[in-house]
Order: sequence, then structure tokens, then C-alpha cells
Amino acid sequence: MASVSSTPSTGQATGQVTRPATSGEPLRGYAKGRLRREEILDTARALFGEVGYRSASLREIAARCGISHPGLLHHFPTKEALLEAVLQRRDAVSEERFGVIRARGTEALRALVEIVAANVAEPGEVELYCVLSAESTAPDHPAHQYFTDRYVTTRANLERSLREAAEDGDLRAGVDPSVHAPIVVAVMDGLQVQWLLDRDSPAPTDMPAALRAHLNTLLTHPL
Amino acid sequence: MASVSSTPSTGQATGQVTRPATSGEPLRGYAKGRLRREEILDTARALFGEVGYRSASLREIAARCGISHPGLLHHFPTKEALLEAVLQRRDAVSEERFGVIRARGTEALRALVEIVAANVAEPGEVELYCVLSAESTAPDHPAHQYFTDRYVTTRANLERSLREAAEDGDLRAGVDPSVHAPIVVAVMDGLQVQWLLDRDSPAPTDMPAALRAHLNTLLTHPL
DNA sequence: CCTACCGATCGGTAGG
DNA sequence: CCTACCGATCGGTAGG
Repeated sequence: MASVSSTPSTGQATGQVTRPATSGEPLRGYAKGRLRREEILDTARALFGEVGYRSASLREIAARCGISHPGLLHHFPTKEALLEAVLQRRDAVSEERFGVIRARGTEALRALVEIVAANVAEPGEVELYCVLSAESTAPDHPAHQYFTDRYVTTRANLERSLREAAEDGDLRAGVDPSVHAPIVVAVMDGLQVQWLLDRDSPAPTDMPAALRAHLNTLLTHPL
Repeated sequence: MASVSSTPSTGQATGQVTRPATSGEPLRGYAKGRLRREEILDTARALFGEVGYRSASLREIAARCGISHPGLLHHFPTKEALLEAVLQRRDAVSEERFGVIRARGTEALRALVEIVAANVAEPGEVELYCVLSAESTAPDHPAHQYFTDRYVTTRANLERSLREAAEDGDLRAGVDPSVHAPIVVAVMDGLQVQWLLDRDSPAPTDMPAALRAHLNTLLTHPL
């Protein structure tokens, strides 16, 4: 009860008083603010993934957090600032999960399959990425530059992994890394749409299995 | 001037009088209505592709057609009815273009590459498909069932083409049509996102070339 | 963090 | 096809 250890997404129901006159530790207020920020980011990510950035309303996000929409604007001054924070946190999380690995060649490809497998347990992440990447296709979208840049670096990372695989003799003859890097990215993105559409069906798209099958067509021996 | 032969998308500027008292042919009024309908569908397709269905407004579509938004609602009673008409026409056009071909095995795959090549000249079609398919991922979206069904039949068609290729000895050993059909669909969808994002860059994604390269990894001899 | 408000915009209807 | 209007909702601000 005294320590704040609940996850951001469930931090709403804690029965803490609003202003305990002459509180014990001065960090309390900031800690509570950070918690609220995280809760808002979780909620915003979910709604952006459900209906896209443009159709998501600050009022709906705020209501899901149990605050007013001017209350939300106290933490994030504009809707675009909220979007930026959501995308920045997304990058931080994926770097934490992927950047640490930093494997070489086929090992990196194997890690990629693992990441896709983990995404199945995080449909919110997949929705956000899928819906926002398509929406940001419009040149005037606030996330247009973000996704443009992101695809450049994602393709470059994959191209490097494929080149390393070639050096190690793991790549089939005639497979050009610069040609097939964007294709592997396309496979991952395209599978997400199909999976989001049929994930509740009796036979949903098996994203990690399909990605592995695709990568195996490029390699001399299966992953 | 007497005959109505301009394309739907440019039918706006014809200087026809609104009501030529005691007009010559009775079909005139209907012909004009059909023209206006087509113009509305073209415009709606464009705006749905630019900002998605939810964020598109009837007022903006109507304004681009030079009419009021109740005027638009005279032709399509609700926003959902307009969306349905846009999707139905899309199907009619692609059937006309693809259904007639009805090629077998690798010939069908070659035709697929041709369709993707043609899409580069029709960015409006690509935008519509890309943005709406992602948006319709939400279960309550009015086009959710449409896209769910569409992917089922698209995968089935592709699986059949791959099976035929296998029968003809054109498929590499170990390539399972039921596994790779959804992957080919994913490649096409994923390439569209990348192309829409970088189509104005110095080196845009070459969708038909990439699709051909992908299909060639599945076949015993290149397309 | 709140209430109260701003001007703008939404899909759809009334009535002609 | 039009004008005029409905109730609802939008992002953001004022002022506390």
C-alpha cells in the first residue's frame, strides 16, 4: 500500500489520497506523475491501434484513464506530443529487447522470428504498428517522417544480417541481400494484417512459422 | 457535346444545363445521375485512401465534387453505403482485369506481377487498399468482414496457382502451397506500405521487381 | 488535476 | 440537388 509497485496499466485503482498534507517523501508527487504518464501512454497506444491516430480522441483516452481531457493535456501539451511519446517509448522498448541481442547473420534472423513470436502475445503493439504505418503513408501525417526513417533503418539492418549470412555461406546462391531485405520486411508487415484480421478464427495466421518458412527459402539450411 | 463520353473523373466541368424544359431523350437525367455517382465514387476512393474511412468526411468529398453534403447523401444514403459502393466497384474493376485472365500456374503468377506493375500507375487504388485493410482490422469497422473474406479468397486463389505450378513441375521441392500462399499475399501488401512511403524518393521500392524476385525463390526457373 | 468554454466539424434530417 | 438546422464531438484554452 505504501510503495507504488503496480504496473502502469493498472495504476488507476490505487486508493491513494490526493494530497496527504506534509507528505513523507518529496519524490511522491513525481512518482505519481510518472505512473500517470505511463498509464496515459498505454491507453493512447491501445486507442491509436484500435482506430488510428486521427480518429482517436483525447477525451476517450482521458476517460479510460479516469481523468478529464484537459487533465491529459497537462501531461502531454498536444495530441501530436502524445503520439511522439507513444512512438518514442515503442522504440525504447524494442531497442531494449532487440538492440541488446545484436546477433550476427542467421542468428539475427532467428532472433527476428523470436520477436515476431513474442508479438503474438502483444496484440496492442502489432495493432499500433500496423494501423499507424498505413495511416502515416499520407505525406502530411505527423508520423510520416518517423515511419519513413524507420523503414530505411529496418531494411538496412536486415540487409546487413543477410550479407553476414552470405559471408558465412548460409545464403542461397543468387539471393541478393539488397533485393530481399525489403521483401523480408514486407512479409513481416503483411503477415500482421492477416493475423489481426483472423486472429480469433479457428486457424489464425501463424506469423512466426510463416516468417521462418520464408527465411528458409533464402538460406542453405533451415533456421 | 450531345453525347456523354467524358470519363467519370472529369465529368464535373460539362456545361450541361440543369433542366432543359421538355428535354429530348428521357435517359438524360439518369445518365447525368450515373456520371455524378461515378464522380462521387472516384472522389470518395481518393479521400478514403488519403485519410481512411473514419477520418474522411462527407462534406469534404461533396465539396471536391462541387455539391453540398446533403446532395451527396441523395446518391448514397449513409456514409457506410458510400463505403460499400466504393468497395463493390473496386471488386468489379479487379474482376474485369484479373478474372478474365484466369491463367494457370506460373502464368497466373506472371499475371500477378503485371497487376502489381499496373498498380504503380494507380496510386489511388493502392492507398485505398493499404489504408482500409489496416483500418478494417478493428472488429467493429464496417469493412471488417469485407477484408476478412477477401483475404480468404485471395489466399485460396494463390494457393491454387501454386498447386498448379507444382503439378507442372515449376515449384521448388519443399515449397508447400498452403504455407507460401499467405506469404506471397503478405509480400504484396507489405511492399505497398514501403512504396507508398518512399514513392517520391530518388529510389522508390520497385514493387513488381520485388514480387518477381520473391516468386522466383519459389520456382524452379525464373518467371 | 478540475469546470467551463471556444470555434470548428461531424453524420444525418427537415423541408422544399 | 439546395439551405438550414439538429445533437454530438473534436483539440485546445482560460482560469483556477
